[in-house]
Amino acid sequence: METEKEERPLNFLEKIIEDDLKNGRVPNNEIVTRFPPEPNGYLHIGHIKSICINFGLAEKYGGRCHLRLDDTNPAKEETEYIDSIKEDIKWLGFDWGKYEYYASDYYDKLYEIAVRLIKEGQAYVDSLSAEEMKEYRGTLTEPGKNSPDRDRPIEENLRLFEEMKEGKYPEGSYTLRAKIDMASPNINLRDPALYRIKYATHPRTGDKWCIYPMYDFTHPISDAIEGITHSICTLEFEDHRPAYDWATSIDGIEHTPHQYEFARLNINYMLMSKRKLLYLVRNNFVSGWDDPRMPTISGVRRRGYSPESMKDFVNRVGVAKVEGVVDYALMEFCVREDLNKRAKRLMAVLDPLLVVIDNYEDGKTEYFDAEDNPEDENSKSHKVAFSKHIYIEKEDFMENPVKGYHRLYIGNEIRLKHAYYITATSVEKDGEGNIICVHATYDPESRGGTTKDGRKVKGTSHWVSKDHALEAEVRQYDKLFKAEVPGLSTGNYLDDLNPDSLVVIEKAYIEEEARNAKAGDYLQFIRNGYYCVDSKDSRPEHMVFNRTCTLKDSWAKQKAKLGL
RNA sequence: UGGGAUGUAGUGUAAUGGUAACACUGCAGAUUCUGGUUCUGCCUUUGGGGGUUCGAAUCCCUCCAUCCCAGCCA
Repeated sequence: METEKEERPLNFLEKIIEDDLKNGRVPNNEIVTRFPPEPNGYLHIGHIKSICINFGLAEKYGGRCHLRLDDTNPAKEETEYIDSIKEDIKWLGFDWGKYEYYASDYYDKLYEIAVRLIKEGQAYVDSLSAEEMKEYRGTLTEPGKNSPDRDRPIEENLRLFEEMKEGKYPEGSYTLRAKIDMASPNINLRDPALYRIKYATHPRTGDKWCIYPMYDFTHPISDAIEGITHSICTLEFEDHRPAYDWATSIDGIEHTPHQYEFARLNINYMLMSKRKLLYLVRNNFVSGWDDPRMPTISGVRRRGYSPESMKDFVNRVGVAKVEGVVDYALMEFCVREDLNKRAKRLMAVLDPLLVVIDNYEDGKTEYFDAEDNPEDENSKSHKVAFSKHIYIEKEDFMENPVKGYHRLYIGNEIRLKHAYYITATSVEKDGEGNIICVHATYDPESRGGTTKDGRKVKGTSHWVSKDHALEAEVRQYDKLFKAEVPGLSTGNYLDDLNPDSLVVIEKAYIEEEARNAKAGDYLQFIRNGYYCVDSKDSRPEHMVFNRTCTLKDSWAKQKAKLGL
């Protein structure tokens, strides 16, 4: 099979890179990018975009992409997050190989550079409190003013900084600041803090340090040390680019990387803020970072989304500088498109209605061949048991059929998928008028789902044999939020949580073949949706299936139009 | 109201001075042993105003709208 090279116009980053390559601006012609998450939470779909951009660019231009954990704030960072980040990137199918770095790897080097800056009179130790520093910084429209400590003698700065490092001072007492310009219209240049004192145990360096370098100082220098050529980040860092350029032009820093910004990914009905996601986890609105409703990579993985569909999705979204909101529908389209090709078809009845086939021999069992996937010509088939008592979905029978309904009703003939044609003859009701079961007759000539006379039936229902079915738990997941922009109307995103985001069906009936399904398998319950085995809670004796997403349902739309 | 960015169908993304397009959504129909899939068709677009030009989404001016920045977070 030929791998078709998708003809896609270049995005702005690719144009920049090709231009740089063409004009000899790339050392050794090797593009070096990096994906630099802070290990303070789980990666989410927004990160997939960044991962695909950075790893994708390196792949496309024959360069390399580093994984760098930006661990400069030990107060927020944890080893659990580092592990999950690595797992999630691997799941997507990207490999950073030996290029695994940590900002904390550079603490010594960074300290050295800071000392050099002090010696050159480009940095000073400031004793302003956080509040004072804020006052001195000025506002968006007014310039700031110099700290009284700005002209502290170099020797004193050197001594103080050393003592900060030695742990002689409490948190908040001193900072090291760059001497840039307190009157700059860009607030990031108003003598940004380079180091702060923090007594926190770092996941990697433990208690070795009590001063930690800030992002604006660490990131550009880390990029320079690693030989990054194109440092790609999101739009909110545009204002930091001058700070980035300031840092990479410090004397002694040889390599000069450049920063480029793209618009982060937003999807309606979803939240992509680590802070808010953390809140949902900590306050048990979801079962954890990997709750199948979470937009985290571990969440969508457990939900049953495939890495291929996620990559396809961010690819289709594209890369630009316009901040927009992508339709949830596009993501679901990508998921369905991929799953349609690969999901094994099974029959599962989620809301059972008993059908008794009166003219079928009592106690008899027949096995039919069921194709695993009609979209895949190489797909195999499996056996499905049929008997006199079967379940179909309640939805697939109507006592008084509405216009356009072509499923089972008294006198109507439908096909049982893979099996026989049946015609409903009567219903049995309990004392309250609820239908207990439907009686039907089958046509023995229709075995396998077709007849010699070639007559057409409009409806085909899935079904399971009552006595052969596997009983399992099915978790019907839906969007976590019911509003396009959670929190827009009330100001509180919690108000827009979808109360029906998880509906648990304690006892669903699934054809026996489902017993062989494992976590990671992609399944389709015919006419119900795409499903997977829950990777955490499913047990052989009590299987749990997650709904990945529904199938498109044009009948539901039609019903809605009819006001049903 | 300082600075930085961004405005192209409902949504996202192309077209860089030469016929405004692709995908998703929506709608209509055909096909179908999944009311799925597949196929066909339709709908709708350059924020406003001015200018340059034979010709402007593209260049210039101006207005408007939206987003980001005042952490010792990243």
